[in-house]
Amino acid sequence: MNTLGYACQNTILSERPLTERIMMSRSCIRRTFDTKGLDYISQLTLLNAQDLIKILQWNEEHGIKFFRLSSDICPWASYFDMTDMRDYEQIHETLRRAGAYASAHSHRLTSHPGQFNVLPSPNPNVVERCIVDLTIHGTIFDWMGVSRTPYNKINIHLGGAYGDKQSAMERFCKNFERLPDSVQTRLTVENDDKASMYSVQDLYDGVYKRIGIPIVFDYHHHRFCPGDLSEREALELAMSTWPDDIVPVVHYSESRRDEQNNDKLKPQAHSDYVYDYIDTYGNTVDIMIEAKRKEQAVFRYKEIHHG
DNA sequence: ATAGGTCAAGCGAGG
DNA sequence: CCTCGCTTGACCTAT
Repeated sequence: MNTLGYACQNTILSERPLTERIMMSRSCIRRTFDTKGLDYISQLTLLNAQDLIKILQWNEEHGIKFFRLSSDICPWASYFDMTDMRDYEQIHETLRRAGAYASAHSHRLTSHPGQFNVLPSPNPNVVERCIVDLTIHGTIFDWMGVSRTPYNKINIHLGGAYGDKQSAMERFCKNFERLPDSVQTRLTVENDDKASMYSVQDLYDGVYKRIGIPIVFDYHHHRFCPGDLSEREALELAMSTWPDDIVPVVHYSESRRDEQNNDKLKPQAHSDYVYDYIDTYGNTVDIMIEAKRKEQAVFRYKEIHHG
């Protein structure tokens, strides 16, 4: 059986009453950041880091060993130096303990920085902010002491095509060289969910062949942007880009439109649960389930398919 | 405690 | 031009 994981948030723990709530994505809006300042961010970050350990413990108790970190552990981090937070020492130590717990119990931790990270952008400011944000992800993984390999991936989309994918991929590969080692060693790219964007084959030819970083295969996205490859071919081409000693990650989700039987919903929107059998064609992969009901979707999948 | 409006960032699709 | 959808909705104010 392939390992199943979920992303960022645990519905059971985050839907508890406020005082008992456990979540790692406490954030705030700009206005609050401006009025309450860095000390408030520091408090939120410490709570998020402490809750990360609780979530990992919960995962261990429930047989889940694959989890994606929220990118909101430290809100607004691109606007200051994380070491300037009042609770920095305690935050760093808490994250170190979270990473040690994950390592001790063989939990795989990954990340997926937001859609605003567009490394091939023609706008230098966008590229600058992207480098800053990715670096934060690399730094947090370093603090946690997890591997500088795609086992602990920092996964992104290219984010823009600008009507010329080839040029955009060249800029991506060029800007990749500007990333710190903490990011370069962990970075992966994912196929897109629009026909005009990047298929697995595009990423293989335009990114993997040039800079050698692995491709994360997303089953759902592939339906919208298959190129000339079947599902199996795309999966196996993506798998071939991973180092031999690291199990590749794939993403799996289903369409909310089908689940809710509502034509008004976009087909790309994610369902609450996933129902179909995930065919890996006999390959071993770690499967990140992207569904609104998070860990409950993992449990239900295992029930349906006797995983 | 909850309902409803609001909220940093990029991009492309659809209306 | 506007809204949605994406990586993970969560925050904030009024009631």
